[in-house]
Amino acid sequence: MTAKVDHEERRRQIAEALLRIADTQGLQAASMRAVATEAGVSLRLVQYYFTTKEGLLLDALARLGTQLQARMEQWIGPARAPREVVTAVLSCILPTDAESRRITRTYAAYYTLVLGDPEVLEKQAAQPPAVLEGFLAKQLRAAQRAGEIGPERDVDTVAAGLLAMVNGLGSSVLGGQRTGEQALAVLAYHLDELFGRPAAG
Amino acid sequence: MTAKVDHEERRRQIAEALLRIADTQGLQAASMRAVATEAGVSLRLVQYYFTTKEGLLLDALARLGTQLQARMEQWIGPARAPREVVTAVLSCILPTDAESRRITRTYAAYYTLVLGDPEVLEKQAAQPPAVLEGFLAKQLRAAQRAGEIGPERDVDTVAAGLLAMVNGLGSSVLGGQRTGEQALAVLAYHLDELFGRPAAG
DNA sequence: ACATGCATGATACGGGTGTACCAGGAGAAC
DNA sequence: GTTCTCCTGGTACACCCGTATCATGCATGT
Repeated sequence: MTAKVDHEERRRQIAEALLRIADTQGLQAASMRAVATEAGVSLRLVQYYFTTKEGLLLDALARLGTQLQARMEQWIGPARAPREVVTAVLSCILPTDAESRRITRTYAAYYTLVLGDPEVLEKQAAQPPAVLEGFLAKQLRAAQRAGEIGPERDVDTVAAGLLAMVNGLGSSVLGGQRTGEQALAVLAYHLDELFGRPAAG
Repeated sequence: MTAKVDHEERRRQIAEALLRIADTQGLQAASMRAVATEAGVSLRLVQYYFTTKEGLLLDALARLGTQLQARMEQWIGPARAPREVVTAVLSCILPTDAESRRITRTYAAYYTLVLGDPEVLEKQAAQPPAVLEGFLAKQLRAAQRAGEIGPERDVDTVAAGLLAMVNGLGSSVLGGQRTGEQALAVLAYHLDELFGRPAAG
């Protein structure tokens, strides 16, 4: 009937312009007009497809989450052994390459925004860490059953600690105190400590 | 000669108003006018004591750093044993009580700001983590010499990992995914893992 | 007593913000 | 061919921002 243009495609185009600005200049620079210019459309169009700015912000955040999830699945790839999966998941969060730097920076830009608004974005943003932590714990438990991890370890606490550490490492990389490779090395060290150091050296 | 009023005291009063707003509503809400109102002075006075907004931002950030350092020294207190010192330093960063929540939230508010400006604030803000990490590593090395930590551990990497983990745990507490007590428990678990579990318990 | 200079108040200016409004073009339905 | 709905452009409004300007106390040095 209608649909002279592809709505979803337009929304994607605009939302990704927002994410691009949030990445390079921070969210506070992502005004409606700036997004419109970046996307190559008129201000009116941004208003049309996302009535309000909050709507645009939320939609873009959801897309960012999807991108991160896609990246994680790609990094896991055909890895089956729990240690490989855990390593892949944690490594792909660290800002080591261009895409992960982009994703991490953009998430960081959203972070302070969420702290300001108490609960508006909370449902949308607070879930991923929790499910990710559960996923990690599940993998660690499997490794523990397989004897790769000592039975005395509390895998839930370990999972929480690892995820928090990777999060903190990412912040330090973004802050310029460390390179991505150094952060990766810190992570690898602690994984070795947990799973046992690989024989080959 | 001059000094009808105490300049430093006025500056402190205004800067702390800024920090209060940054804590409760985020830095983006800390306009010159809002700070003036919060401090109970006129907009002109804020301009007078801090010519530019950037000056105010930097001064307040420096004061925040001083506050954190004072808190750390207080938490360390008479503790002498390296394990006690390390535990105190790391615990007092976590947002567990009102003051640490305030400090952590405010630092988080500054964080995204620093990401936007590439190097303006970098000298002012990027130092504390590095020196803190060095201090932790020194304490860990002492513990290692005393036999409390296995000689195979790389204390520099461990220090980096611990600090990053505490940082990440703090973020998760601020994000509402965890309580301060839970974060503290995760930290305590990993310290036990490192130093060996205490006999009593 | 008077002039000097610090401290403060009120207000103006230019610009950027999110949102609202009005108008017009284009294709489908009848 | 007319009408109607979807889509798009231009622009205006009200507000808030950081900063600058003008004017005025008011205490002190001499």
